[in-house]
Amino acid sequence: MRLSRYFLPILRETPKEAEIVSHRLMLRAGMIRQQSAGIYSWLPLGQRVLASIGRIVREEQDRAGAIEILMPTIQSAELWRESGRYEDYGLEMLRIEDRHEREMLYGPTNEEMVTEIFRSYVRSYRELPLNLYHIQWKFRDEVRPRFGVMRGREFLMKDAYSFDLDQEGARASYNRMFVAYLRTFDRLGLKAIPMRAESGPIGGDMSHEFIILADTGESQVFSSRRLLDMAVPGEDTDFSADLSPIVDAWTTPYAATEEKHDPAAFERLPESERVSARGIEVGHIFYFGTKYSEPMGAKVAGPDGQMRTVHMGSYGIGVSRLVAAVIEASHDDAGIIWPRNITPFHVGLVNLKPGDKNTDLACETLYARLAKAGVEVLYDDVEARAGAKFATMDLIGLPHQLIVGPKGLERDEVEIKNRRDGSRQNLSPDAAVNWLVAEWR
RNA sequence: CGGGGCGUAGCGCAGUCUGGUAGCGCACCUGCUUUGGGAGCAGGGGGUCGCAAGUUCGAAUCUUGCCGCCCCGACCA
Repeated sequence: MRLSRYFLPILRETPKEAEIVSHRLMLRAGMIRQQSAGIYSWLPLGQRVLASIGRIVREEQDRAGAIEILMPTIQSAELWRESGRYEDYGLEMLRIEDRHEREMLYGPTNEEMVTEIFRSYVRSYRELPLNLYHIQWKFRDEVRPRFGVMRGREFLMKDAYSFDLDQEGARASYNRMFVAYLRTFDRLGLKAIPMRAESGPIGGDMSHEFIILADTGESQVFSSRRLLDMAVPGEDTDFSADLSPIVDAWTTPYAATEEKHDPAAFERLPESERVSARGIEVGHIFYFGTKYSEPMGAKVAGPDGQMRTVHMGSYGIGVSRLVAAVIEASHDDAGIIWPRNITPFHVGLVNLKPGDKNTDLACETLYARLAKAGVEVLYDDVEARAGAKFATMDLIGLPHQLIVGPKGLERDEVEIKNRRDGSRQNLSPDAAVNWLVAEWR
């Protein structure tokens, strides 16, 4: 992509409403535009990151056996009356009336709707386990939206819903999502720690929040250091096998948010193993048994021919929130530092002197060769001063900058700068292409 | 929803107290010079001063009402 043809509205100054670093950087890097309190447009750079995160979430959901669907944003109030939540949900639910004065709502979540789908079609335990998910915009009319997309009113969320014959089956479904989450956050370049969470009316131990550590996190968390160094289950994980050993390993070391914190237990950890930090919740999984299937009549025939109410769980990942969470966890004074799997472009190609024949030719050649090799390049071909170009590249945080100017070219050299550690290497243009292609293949 | 604050050009702000017909920096456009870490000079474009009513010869400025946005708290993916 040529910068001269792209839409990247960089702000040099920080809009005053932005309080936390991710919000500031997202506005400055031209990723989002606020349209109303807690409601944002996603501009090209932001949209690319959002799409990348969605892709990784999808791949890991699919790998774990969940099946993608797409449910609407607007729902009928009737469904929610069945579960009793239409009255319970309160002012956070955005209620709408259509032209026929039918009561509608902008969905804050989809348990009722997915249960309606399930009960309409599934009759037998033989069709279980079933896990349906979608990635869709949700709306919760927060009293006070803040921190940009970290806590907006409209947000993109992956929510999965599992259906099993009994609690034992539900536990296996829960474990599959647990492992999928470990893998998802790892691929996003994040250290996510599963922490025991409030489990609602059902009780038990099947509710975890996945928390990433970031200085600007919203809540205080306490954890064993061991969880930070634990190996994440690999791509070859067999999701049809019993995953409880993995889940057990990840839930044994101490980890709790402030609400569930047990200071005494935490103190028993060796001093060097205690981590007390700020955290951001990026995922939440829980089992809720028959809370919706019972009132809504989601039943299947068991092996004995008797009808049984299915056991359900739901599993959320805040996709749009993750964009901000990643930035909170990965930035410096100059700007964003994208993890390689979700970066909007792989390489920023900087032409230091557009209009100079040699420099233009060298850049065009590099751009074409990298594109041909499948490396995604944002080519800064606009006329601006070197300093401004460097500042922009650092701000938008692409992992590698390929810097090309007349001085270097005289020595047949271009420069590759690593955004994360600031290291630089001077290479011939050929060697630079080879190096970047090897890096991004 | 309680408490606090802010709406003046795309962004950051001054002007409001004490009414006189709108300004600064950045960004944008033109030209010249400059050119490896946010250049300089000169010229230029852009604003129903959040909206509405009122007071006044005259309102960004005073009065009233409304709307929007932000921060702290309670609440939450």
